[in-house]
Amino acid sequence: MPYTYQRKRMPYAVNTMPRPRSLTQDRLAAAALAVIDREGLAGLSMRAVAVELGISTMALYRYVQDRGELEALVVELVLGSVDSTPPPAATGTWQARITLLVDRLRATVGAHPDVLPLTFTHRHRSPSVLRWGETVLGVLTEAGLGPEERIVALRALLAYVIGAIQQEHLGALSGAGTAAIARLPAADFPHLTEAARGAPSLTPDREFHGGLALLLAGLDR
Amino acid sequence: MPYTYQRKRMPYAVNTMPRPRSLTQDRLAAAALAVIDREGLAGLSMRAVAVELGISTMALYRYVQDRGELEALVVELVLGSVDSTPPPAATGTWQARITLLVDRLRATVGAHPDVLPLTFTHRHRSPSVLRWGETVLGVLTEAGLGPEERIVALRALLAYVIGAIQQEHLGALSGAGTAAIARLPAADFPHLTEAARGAPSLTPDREFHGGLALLLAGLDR
DNA sequence: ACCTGAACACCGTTCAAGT
DNA sequence: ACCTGAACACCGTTCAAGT
Repeated sequence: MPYTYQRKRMPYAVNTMPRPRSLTQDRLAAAALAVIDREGLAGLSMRAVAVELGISTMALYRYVQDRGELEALVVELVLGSVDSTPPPAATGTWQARITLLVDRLRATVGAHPDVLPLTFTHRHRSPSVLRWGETVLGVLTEAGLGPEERIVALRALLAYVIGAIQQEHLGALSGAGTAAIARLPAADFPHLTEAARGAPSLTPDREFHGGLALLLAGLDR
Repeated sequence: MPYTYQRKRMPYAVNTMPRPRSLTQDRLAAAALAVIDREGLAGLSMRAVAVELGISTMALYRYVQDRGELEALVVELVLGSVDSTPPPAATGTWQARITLLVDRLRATVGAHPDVLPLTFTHRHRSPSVLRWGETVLGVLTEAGLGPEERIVALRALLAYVIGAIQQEHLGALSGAGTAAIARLPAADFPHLTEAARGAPSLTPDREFHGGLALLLAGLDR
């Protein structure tokens, strides 16, 4: 049954008629993202977003059912900017086109790394990611992959991108973790210590594209 | 300067001498894991762990600096059971040996899927994962990969495993997300809807190994 | 030294009231 | 209809006190 507006008798002044909503879900999401970008994910709270908007905390619940829905809005605000238009054929091989699409997703998430943990839980409902997946599947189909092969490839690409972005922002190869590994006892960890000493020269970009190239090479045989 | 035990004058009965610690970090971790397994990650709190152990909340801070350290202990308790012994040569090709190692890691995490979000932040300090990485690097070296190639391969394998495990437990192909995708307008999402209809027949195991095989095939050329 | 309980500064959310 | 403020049931953690 559709919602019907129920006009009630007003016991108070006429100029206090039902006010129009003063906000939108978009403005909530933008305010929440501003809080996250400024104070980190730990700084996100209903109260902080309310202050950011200059309204009471409880007013947020007019626009959103609970904190989870607000988080989903933030995720969609961030992921929504991903460009899903199919790369032109002039881009080169289908591998080059997939790489371009993957790079766009990586750049989109990389623009707001603090939001990353929220995307784990809310990614699946994002229309933008669905559109992105549709475009990727299109390229894979053109490339001649079979129906099941395509699904495996899309899921593998997503798994790799998710994991790689996470490693990049939570445990970069050039970060403190690698330095700690280099200081491990070489007798117990001969390969790891040797690898850690060479790792800092490997840029995040080359690391990311190196792994992606492996996946694409595997698809090509 | 090393800590020195400072004996103080006791204004009270003699039998109330400094008590030995009644717990260990291991028991804290086990209690926290029990809470998580029973009530989910959201049920984890310092108070809940204290109740589990039958002590006061603040007693936990004798064993752990803060909640973050407790979380790290849980992660290590879970990841610590991963088997890092090098697979025997009889296992077959080096790809088969890597697959076995990756499967062990997947099984270890899969035994306590609710802990997954904690591993994102605390994985890097885990000695068990370091040992696992050392073994993987050993196999890759035997396989004839060059120094930089090995690092890229290890990081790509980790990225894939992290992302795939996450997809498996937070958005399985057979789950509600896929059903929702199947109901999208076919005109806008022709490839995705067609893929979603075929997806449920793809088991998590075949999906996981299919993607892994792509990565390993890419390494073999 | 080890453990406890009260208290503080936070949360998300319910509820009744204000216009 | 839209918004507010008090209140409730939680958090993690500090602190002073108890044995």
